[in-house]
Amino acid sequence: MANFTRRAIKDSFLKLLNQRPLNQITVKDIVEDCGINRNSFYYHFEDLPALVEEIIGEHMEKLIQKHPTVSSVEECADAVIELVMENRRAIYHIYNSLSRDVFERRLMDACRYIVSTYLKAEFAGKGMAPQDLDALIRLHQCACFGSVIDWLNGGMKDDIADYFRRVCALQKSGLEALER
Amino acid sequence: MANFTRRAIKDSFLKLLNQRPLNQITVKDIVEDCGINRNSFYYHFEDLPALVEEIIGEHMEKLIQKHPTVSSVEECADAVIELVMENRRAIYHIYNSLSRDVFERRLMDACRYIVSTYLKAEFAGKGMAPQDLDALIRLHQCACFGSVIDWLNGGMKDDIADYFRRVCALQKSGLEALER
DNA sequence: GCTCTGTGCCTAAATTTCAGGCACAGAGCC
DNA sequence: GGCTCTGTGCCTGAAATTTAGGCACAGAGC
Repeated sequence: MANFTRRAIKDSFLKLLNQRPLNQITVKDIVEDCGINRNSFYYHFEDLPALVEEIIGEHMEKLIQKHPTVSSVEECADAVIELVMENRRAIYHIYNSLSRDVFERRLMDACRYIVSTYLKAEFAGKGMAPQDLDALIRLHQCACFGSVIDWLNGGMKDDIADYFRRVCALQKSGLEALER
Repeated sequence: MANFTRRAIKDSFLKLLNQRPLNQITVKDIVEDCGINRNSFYYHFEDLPALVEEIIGEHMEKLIQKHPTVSSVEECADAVIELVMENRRAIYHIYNSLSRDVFERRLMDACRYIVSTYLKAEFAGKGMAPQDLDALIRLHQCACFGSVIDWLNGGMKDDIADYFRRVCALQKSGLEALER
C-alpha cells in the first residue's frame, strides 16, 4: 500500500499551515483541499492533534535522518538551523497555536538526540562518570532547545543562524574548559 | 475519490520519461517507482499505450486550457513553444519511440484547435466561404504541426522559438496578402 | 433559548489495492 | 530445434481503503 491519501493529507495540512495558524485550520479545510471524504481523514488519523503530532515528529525525524552523525557543536547548530529555516512559516504557525506543547516536546527530543551523538563521542573513554555525561547532555540539550524557543518567542526577528551560533560558541568554550 | 494512485502513476511515468526513452520503460518500472501493485496499474489503465495516450492528451489539454483564446500567429507560436519547452525531454522520449503516431495525432489536434481559434476570429464576417476558411485552417495547422516535427527530427538542435517564429512570419505575411 | 459550525464516532456499501495465479510473446542462449 | 528469462495482459478472491449518511456533543454567536 502506497498510502497516497495519507501523504496528501499531510501535504495539504502543511500547505494550509504555510497560509495561516493551526487554530484556523479545520479538518474540513484539509479534506476539502485534497478532495477526499472527511471519514478518510479519520481513517488515517485519530484526530487533528494526532496529525500535528505526526507532522512534527516527521520533521524531527527528517532532521535526525539528514544529520545522523553530528560531530561538533557547529554541525549541530547547522542541522537545527537548516530544519527550522526550511519550515519557517509552518513552524511559526504550529508554535503559535494550541499545539505548542507538542512542538516543544518533540523539539526537546530532537535536541537531545543530536546533542548526545556528539557529546557521547567527544567524551567516550575519557573517564567521565555516566551521570556527569547525562547532566552535560541535558545542559546542552536545553541550551539548544531554549535557543530556538527564545528565537520563536522573539517573533523570529533575529537571524536564527547568528543567534544560534552565538549560543553554540558559549557551549563550545564551556566544553573546552571541561576538557582541560 | 481523489485518485492519488492514478496521479502517482502518471507522475512516475513522466519522471522515468525524463530519464530514458519510452521503449525502455516497462509497466514494472512504473509500479516499482511509485510503490504499488502491478494490478493497480491495470486497474487504472488498460495498458501502457493507454497511459501514453492519456499523458499526451493531458499535455495537449493543458496547452489549450492555458491559452484558450489565441488571437494572433505570434501568440499561437508562444503557446506551442511554451508547451514543448516545458516538457522537452519527455516529448523527445515519447517521440523517439513506438508511440510517435499517438503523439503526432494529438499534436495535430492541438494545432488545429489553436490555429482555428484565431483564424476564425480573424476572418469572421469577412465573407469568406466556409470551405476556404477550412482549407486555410488546415494549411496553418499543418504548418504549425510540421514545424514542431521538423524540429524534433532535427534532434531539437535549433532554437525552437526562433525556428517557430520564422515559420509564423511566413504564415503572417501570407495572411496579410490574403486580406488585401 | 436558538442556530451554526466543527468534532469524533459509527455502520454499511462501494471502490480500490492487493497477492497469487494463468497463458502468451519475444529475446537470448545452448 | 530446444530452453530460460522477462514482460504483458488478464483473472480471481481477499484485504484494504474510501465513501455516503447518519449520530451526539461542544462551543460560539445571536
